[in-house]
Amino acid sequence: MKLTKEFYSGKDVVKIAKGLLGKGLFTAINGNVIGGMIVETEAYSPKERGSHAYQNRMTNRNAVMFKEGGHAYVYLCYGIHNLFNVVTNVEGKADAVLIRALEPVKGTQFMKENMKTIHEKRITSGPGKLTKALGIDRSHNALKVWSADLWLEDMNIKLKKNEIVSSPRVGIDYAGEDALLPWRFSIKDNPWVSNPLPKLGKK
DNA sequence: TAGAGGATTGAT
DNA sequence: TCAATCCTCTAC
Repeated sequence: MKLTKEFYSGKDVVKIAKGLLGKGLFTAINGNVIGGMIVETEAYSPKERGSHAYQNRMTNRNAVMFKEGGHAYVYLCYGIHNLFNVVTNVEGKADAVLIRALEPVKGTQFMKENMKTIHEKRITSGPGKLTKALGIDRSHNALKVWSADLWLEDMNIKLKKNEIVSSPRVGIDYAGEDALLPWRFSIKDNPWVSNPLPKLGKK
């Protein structure tokens, strides 16, 4: 069953980031359904410097973040990688959850072809990789995440509290103290998590 | 309009 | 440890 607008609206972005663990992310490319279970997420809010929408700064790029919950925010990072976020909260509140890793469920063969690798554990273990494996690019930006070719799904998986690990987010050292917020969430011991042991001591 | 830098990855 | 690579934002 696809997740509906209510799932993304008016809740704390951190709660939604946790709630998305165990949910499914799927795309339909040329009639092939490909996707998997979300095993790693990060929360972003306008209150902290890690976010593109810090202090509610709106630009052409991040305008989608200010829309109501349930929009896809896809942007290009380092000139190479498309990163996929789900916008949450209500219109005007630029909260978003970055999807960082998936456990492949459907269309695994298709993903391997996209990634030109036979190593299943590597095809979706990172935010830039999973978008490539699923064929997500900026043409998906601003789509609703219950669209016909891009959607999130409730897989009826219930995670226990002790199966959810929180840690500091990755790759945002420039955010200063805000980089220390434990807003990265992953499923404990899942082999597809992008960085199994977060570099806590990393400067 | 030029210049700097980034929510990453994979090869060295 | 570092280059790839190009879009986006900021300053002039």
